[in-house]
Amino acid sequence: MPPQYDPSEVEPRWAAAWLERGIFRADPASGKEPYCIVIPPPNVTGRLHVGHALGDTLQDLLIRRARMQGYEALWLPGMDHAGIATQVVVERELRKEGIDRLALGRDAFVERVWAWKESYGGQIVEQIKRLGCSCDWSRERFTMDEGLSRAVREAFVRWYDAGLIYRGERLVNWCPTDQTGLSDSEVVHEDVEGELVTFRYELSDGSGAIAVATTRLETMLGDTGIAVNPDDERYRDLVGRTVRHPFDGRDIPIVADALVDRDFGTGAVKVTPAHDPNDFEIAQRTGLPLMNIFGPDASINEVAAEEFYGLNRYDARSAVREALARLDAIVSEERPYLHAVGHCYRCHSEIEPWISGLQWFVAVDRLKEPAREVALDGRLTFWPERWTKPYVAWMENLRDWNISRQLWWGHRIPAWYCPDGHVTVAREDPEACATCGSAALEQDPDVLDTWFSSQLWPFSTLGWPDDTEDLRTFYPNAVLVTGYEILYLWVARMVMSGLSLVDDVPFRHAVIHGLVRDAHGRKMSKSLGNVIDPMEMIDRFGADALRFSLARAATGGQQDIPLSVESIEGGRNFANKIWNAARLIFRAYPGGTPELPPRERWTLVDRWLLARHEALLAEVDGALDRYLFAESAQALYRFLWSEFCDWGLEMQKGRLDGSDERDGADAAAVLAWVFERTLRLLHPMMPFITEEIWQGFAGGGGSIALAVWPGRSEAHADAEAEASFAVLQDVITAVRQFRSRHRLAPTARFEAVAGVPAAELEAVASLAERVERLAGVVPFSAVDASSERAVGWTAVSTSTGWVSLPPGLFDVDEERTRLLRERDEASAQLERSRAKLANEGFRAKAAPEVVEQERERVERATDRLAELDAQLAELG
RNA sequence: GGGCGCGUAGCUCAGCGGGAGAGCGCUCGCCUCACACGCGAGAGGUCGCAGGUUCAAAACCUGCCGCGCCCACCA
Repeated sequence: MPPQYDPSEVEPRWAAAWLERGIFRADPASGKEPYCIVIPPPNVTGRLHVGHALGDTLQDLLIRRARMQGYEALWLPGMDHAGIATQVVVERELRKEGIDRLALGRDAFVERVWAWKESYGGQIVEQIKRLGCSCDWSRERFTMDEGLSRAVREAFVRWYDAGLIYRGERLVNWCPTDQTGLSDSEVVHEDVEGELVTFRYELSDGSGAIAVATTRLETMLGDTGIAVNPDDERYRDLVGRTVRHPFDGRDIPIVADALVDRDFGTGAVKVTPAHDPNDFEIAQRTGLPLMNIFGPDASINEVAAEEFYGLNRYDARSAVREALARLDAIVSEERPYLHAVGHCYRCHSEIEPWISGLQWFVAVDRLKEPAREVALDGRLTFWPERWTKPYVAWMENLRDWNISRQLWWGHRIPAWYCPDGHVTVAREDPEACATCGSAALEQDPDVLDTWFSSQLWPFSTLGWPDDTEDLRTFYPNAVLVTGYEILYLWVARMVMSGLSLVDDVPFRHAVIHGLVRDAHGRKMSKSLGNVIDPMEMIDRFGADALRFSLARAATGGQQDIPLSVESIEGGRNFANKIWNAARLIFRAYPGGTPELPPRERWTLVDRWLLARHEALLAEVDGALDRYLFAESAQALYRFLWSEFCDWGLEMQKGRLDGSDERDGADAAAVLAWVFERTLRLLHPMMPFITEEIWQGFAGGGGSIALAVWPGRSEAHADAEAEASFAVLQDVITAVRQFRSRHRLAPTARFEAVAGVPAAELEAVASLAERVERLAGVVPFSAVDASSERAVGWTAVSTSTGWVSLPPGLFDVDEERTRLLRERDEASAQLERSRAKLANEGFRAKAAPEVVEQERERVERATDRLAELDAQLAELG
């Protein structure tokens, strides 16, 4: 074993070996309790970014642990066809070849997308493997594959038959750049600096005017009404009359509607039913006509007044303002006026509320209530719990969901139309119209929103709608791990569809993690230059290092997760530390499955190691059961580095090198036993290095991935050993501090006598050789702390006694100054504790053990004060 | 307009009723026979501010101040 761990040699080897051996293949017939996670399918166009790396690390951690715990663990991988994203990528490719999508035609285009998918798509799969993820690749799925396409049709038809899917001409969120409708969740609202313009409409009969305010002046070209609040006295007389449109001379009516806020602006609002959701509603109630003045690219069409034809929305806005100014119709302009504007989640264009012909919708009324309930009655729980509330609130306010997209890449809507306008919705492509039998059918040109197929993911991947063994075994999934950014887009919809179509929650626990940000909490972006590429990090530091640093950063408390190259470097250092601990152990340990020596041969160090390891087990399990990844990482790090290596290995070394062969073998066996079990605990987080080292403990092959998760053993808890060990640590640390304080060379050797509690004398004496070595004191001896100290020597305190050192080693004045400072601290402590005990309320109301603790403090502080006085006297 | 989260060491964060912790950074000393990707020792914090509850508050309550995020049809 070389002194430096080389992940680039180890990791690819194991990644390949695991797959070759097929050890992550799940067997629904095993009879074991199932534990299933389906991966949030990355886009087929995607490459692994740190967000994936985080989510995949956490999932792998859970699935590997479950597998070791004896569950039939299935981590089902796959990819999403990602409608718009993929279509855009392929369109760009075509454009490079000078080919236009429309000229190519639909079928040829879709073929090209498939071809692209086969050759370039799915790079991310290889990257996920490189991360060490223990997915069952034999079950890999794609949202557009045959089975999932069948699931999509089944879901569509069932919901259609149940009246949960309908077609209607509604206002949709239209992206003029991507030229498709979007669901509400795909619209990102952002505050934009606009202006609020108030202008006048003249009454048709010339008897006056009414003023209205708007941030979207150009839409006045499509105004078909003015609305006022029915209770607004100011305008009561105007309701029913008309105003004249200044540009095309139309007369448009003034109507009353309760939606209008009397206190906003002038209390009168222009109504553009075809381009504003509120106005659309008002028009529905009051019978105002729709007037669509935009084309699909949001430029003014010929429906509007002639002088504005062809202008884009923004130019039209200025043009209308100028035209109104010329008519002297502008009352006021307020700017900048901050207001929220919807943007496309993909291309960031401003969304246009637009009537784009007939669109398909999911009626959510009957879906959302069950989905809300399961979060309240505990059938579905969120981790951390605080996500429950936003989820429930979102469900309550959910509105019908537009599922048709005007794209070519995706699941085509399974609806066909005959020349008479009958609609046939079917699982299989129909030969004839279901209503009139006409064979002249045309399929709806639109495709489904990709979230429509991904909402089925937790069960469609398991074989639904067939009643497969996988589905029966692995549904509901145990847990879903994903980022909060798709809580509504994806998580909420899976719950609705799972409950509706499979009659159960899709997963029992939803673990919601934050966004990975840079070291200072800023979003990673190309323009900031702070993007961390996980593949580069794997190349430089290893996948284990990346995984560990991600897990350690994934705290439950804060919303987002800061990541720095330095922290990944820290993960690498940790791996190296573990590697070297293994090197040391295997110098003394012959290999094979470790077995503890009989209890009567356990030394103090053995007992301490076993007790500390026992505590670690409880910590790791306690943390992981609550999805506190950072806490478990921290516990493992602290144990391995600060306890096992710093003290366990150092204290055990004497026995390993000692003359007693059997004792040496015992020491090695205990180290090996504890280390091997710790490797198992660490394996889900750092699979590669633990596997590589663990081979030394495996009697002939096998994989740590299939080893048993360590169980608790109360027999190893040992408070007595921990107390004795603490005395030793204190003695050694006291001498080290003394040495450092007085700048004594690390190589300088001097005598030392430790005063320890009588009960610990034997324990300390048994490890005198180690104290000599670790503290650099020769010879070292221990006496009862109440013993007289050698005249002329001086002492330093430990928490349970003292260490006495020969004269002439150090600067007396400096030591005195230090002692005086410590004396001040001790007496202040004594004062505080005494005051507390003097407080009647404290003695009466505080818990008895707390009072007792305070009494002990007084005792200790008193002793310490006496000890310090003695030491000061010794100094002279 | 509603909601959520966060202000603790120089930085990033744990702690969430009984005497403040970690990693990184910093200082000092060490190539000590597993590891310099390391070892040993340190410095550094009126726990955002103000009230309140309590014998006891970094933690619980209220109000401010400051940051971040989500939701929302005031044109």
